[in-house]
Amino acid sequence: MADQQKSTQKSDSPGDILEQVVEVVREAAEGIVEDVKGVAQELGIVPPPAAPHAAAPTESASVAEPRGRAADDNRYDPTPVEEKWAALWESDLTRYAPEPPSSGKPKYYVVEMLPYPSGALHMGHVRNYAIGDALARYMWMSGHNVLHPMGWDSFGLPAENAAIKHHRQPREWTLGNIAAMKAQMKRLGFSYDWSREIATCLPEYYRWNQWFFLKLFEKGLAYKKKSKVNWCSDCATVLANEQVVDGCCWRHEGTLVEQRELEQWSVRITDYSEELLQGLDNMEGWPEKVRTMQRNWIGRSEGANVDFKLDGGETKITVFTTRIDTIFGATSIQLAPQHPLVAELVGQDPNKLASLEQMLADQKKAREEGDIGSLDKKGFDTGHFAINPFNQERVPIWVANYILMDYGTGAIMSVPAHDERDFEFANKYGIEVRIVILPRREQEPPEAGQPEHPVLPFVAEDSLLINSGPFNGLACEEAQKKMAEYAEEQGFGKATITYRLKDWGISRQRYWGTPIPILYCEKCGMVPVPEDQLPVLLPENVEITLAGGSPLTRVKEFYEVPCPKCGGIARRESDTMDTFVDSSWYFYRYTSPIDTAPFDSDIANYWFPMDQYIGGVEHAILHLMYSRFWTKFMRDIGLIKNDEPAKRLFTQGMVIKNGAKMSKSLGNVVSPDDMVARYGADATRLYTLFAAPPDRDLDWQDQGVEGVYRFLSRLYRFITENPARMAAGEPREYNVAELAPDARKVLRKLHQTIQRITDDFQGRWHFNTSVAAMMELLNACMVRQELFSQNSTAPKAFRAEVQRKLILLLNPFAPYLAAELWSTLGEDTHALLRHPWPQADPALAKEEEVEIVVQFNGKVRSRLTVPIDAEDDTVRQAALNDEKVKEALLGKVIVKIIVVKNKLVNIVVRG
RNA sequence: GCGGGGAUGGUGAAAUGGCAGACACACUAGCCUUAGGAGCUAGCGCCGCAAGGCAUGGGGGUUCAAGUCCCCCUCCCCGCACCA
Repeated sequence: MADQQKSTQKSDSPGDILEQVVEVVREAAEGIVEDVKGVAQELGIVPPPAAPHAAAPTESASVAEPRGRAADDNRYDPTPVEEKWAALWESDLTRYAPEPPSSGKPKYYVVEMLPYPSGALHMGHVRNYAIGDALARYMWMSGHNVLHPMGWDSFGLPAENAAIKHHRQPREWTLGNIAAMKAQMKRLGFSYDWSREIATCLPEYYRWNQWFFLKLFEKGLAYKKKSKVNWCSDCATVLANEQVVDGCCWRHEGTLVEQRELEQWSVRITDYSEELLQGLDNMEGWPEKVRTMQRNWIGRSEGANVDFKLDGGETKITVFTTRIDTIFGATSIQLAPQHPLVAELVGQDPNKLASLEQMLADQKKAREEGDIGSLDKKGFDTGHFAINPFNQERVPIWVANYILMDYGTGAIMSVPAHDERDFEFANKYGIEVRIVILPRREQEPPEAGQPEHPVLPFVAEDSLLINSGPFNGLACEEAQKKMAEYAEEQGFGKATITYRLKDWGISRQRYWGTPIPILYCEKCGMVPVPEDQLPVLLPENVEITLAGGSPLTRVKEFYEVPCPKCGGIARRESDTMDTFVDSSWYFYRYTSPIDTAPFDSDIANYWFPMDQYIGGVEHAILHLMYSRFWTKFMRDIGLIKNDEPAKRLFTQGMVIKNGAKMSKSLGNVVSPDDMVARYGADATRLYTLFAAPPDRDLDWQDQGVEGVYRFLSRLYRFITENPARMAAGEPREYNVAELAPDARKVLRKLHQTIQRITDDFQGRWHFNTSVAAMMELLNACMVRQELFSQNSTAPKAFRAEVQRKLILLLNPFAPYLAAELWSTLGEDTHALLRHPWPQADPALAKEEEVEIVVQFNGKVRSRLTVPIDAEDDTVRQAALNDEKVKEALLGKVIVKIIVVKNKLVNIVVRG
């Protein structure tokens, strides 16, 4: 199945599909970037320079230069502060480690999809991790035992491209990139437990891919079969789909990519089709969109197989149909051009052979261009006939280009009266159209032989069968059941279910991947590598080239080895595994990266299923389907107990700029390093949360970062200029009733803010409004700055409480500034991570009075201020006594008055 | 064609059926400054001197009240697509 093949041939990973494409394009086009990066890495400059004043503007020319910090410049300079805390946290190795299950705290396992180590983080990563980090920190603060790990999806094509282009070993290139990106992540202050870090390209990880492969092989779930791959004759190798550009090889413009049949390893994911489909119904924590996409991808379709015998022979043609009830209207059989019977039926007829060739070429072209749906329907009559087993009628056998070999049986019965495509085809070639179902209300058959029907009942609701022999008068649904039963009784067919989902082709003819642990012995045939001989190490210092097939076949000491069974001559499987294998189970490994098993089952059972998985929607089908399959397989071999990997899935929107996804070619890339250098990690992260709700696309605006940076500066000033430090033993209690009205207002706003932010975390995750709420709170404090000054009459305990809680609210979003200000208040920053989340007190949050509007027929005419929760009658009277209202009432008749508590009065008037 | 998501000021966006535009950005004016690319103050949907009117892609409807609910339509983005 070519479409499936297309997809499964991808070498992409959940890390980032586009990134790899960008990498390919970038390298093909210039290679300059890599050169620079390479030089930088050779010089040992792994992390990007973090000095704010030295950062050179790149694409972001519209951003102001880093400003000089004159003596009177009281803006917050994040760099020294953030670097100070980053260094401190770096030395605190167990800072983000979870507690043992015996802590008794509810567990919370949150994972952001691991990146491909391309060399540098992009803003999409920053956004993804900012969301996950805010959530992890909130969960810590609300008393959970949090596991928050990170790793690297580090096998894959770009490393080989780098090897070819710059003569660097994939391993060295990859590990260098990991080091650089890890430094970026640390600079951004994400709360990862690095002691659990994994890199899929390391033997301690990929040996378990091999172990799983052996288990799959043992269970018959991994098998070898011929399947189609993209093949470039100039490169003499298989290409990934991303390497196919407009149907040609990306390195040989003008060389058409062929589809070649090769022996490929496949994984029987289809054994789980039904469970994968049905599981979706219960996954309420997953976006409906992702569930729908997976349902469509699995593509379950109920129908029946029916055998048509070749006229004058015993050969059978099995067709798949979902509408067996229309079989009396079948006026031809249509075969896919690739159908195995076609060669025999066509014989040596040169005209037919030519049509067939043309058809195959058209199909291939359309498929490559991705618009197979718009292909003109074409076909030819083979001159042979088949017998309809229901009525013994002879129907002609055609070959048609709209029949797909890889769906159903590659053969259909054509019912032009009740299928649009069949109708279009039949009309073009003058094939009979015979109506066999009619809506119940028009049981008047059209005149026999009538060539054209103005409106065909293609798929009619509530129809009955006609012209269908013994089945006449049955409703369609009933007929489908009865006719399938009849076919089964008579032995020429049966009800069946077809899935669009195909087995997962995992073979890659490439170097930088997990070697498949299989040997081919001259005597014993196919031999799995014994478990105790794992890992099959990927050889190093291999010359990478795309010419002449897999590089591994040229490494003698790898390729030619003795057979583990007989000691005779054997050669190794030279294919490596699809990188989607790596990412199908990595989140289990985080829970216990041990060296005696893929993971410790007891520990995995404590943490799984993941409470929250976060990543891009581009992985909705492949990665998320494969990892669901892997989970079910691991459950079936007794490794784990859960049926699904993640309770909740969140797919964040893309980061775009000027209406398009950031890309080098469009020149609209904003580098996280530049932003961190100019505004700090806190501001960069905060902006990704503030600019849009996390599920929507984020339109990057450089000036927007400036805005959140100003907020952080104001907050920094607010606290550092008048910190309300409580000395040890100083009472933290104060009497709310004695607060001045202004202080009372601040306290009210504080509790309203706590409520709003808590609601956002627990509900819809609109962190943009959480940040806005913090800004409002700070504004409310700053317009009453005298309350917080050194000679304020407000109780110090009150001031300290407001400042502390403001910082606690900030902590999930801007951890560096939170730590800095927390220490300014003399508090213990080590405890900040697990400091209890502030609780909103509804009584303190409640307003004392509200402004309500008075409407006339829904139009605002006046406003009045009344005590909160005032009785409707009181409010009605107050409204009617209002001068403006009295004036507006002149000459009008009141029809009725609606009072909405604490909101409005609507006076319905006439005249 | 099918499925999903969108459309609100100059911009990003707020809004349990109840004052549309919170919070920011940009802009304008002023203050402070040797300076301003810092900070502070004020203004800022559109029309209008004002009173007021008009405004949430377009058109209908329900309702005392609609960005929000219902029906029809347009456009944009993302999946899937000759699936029998």
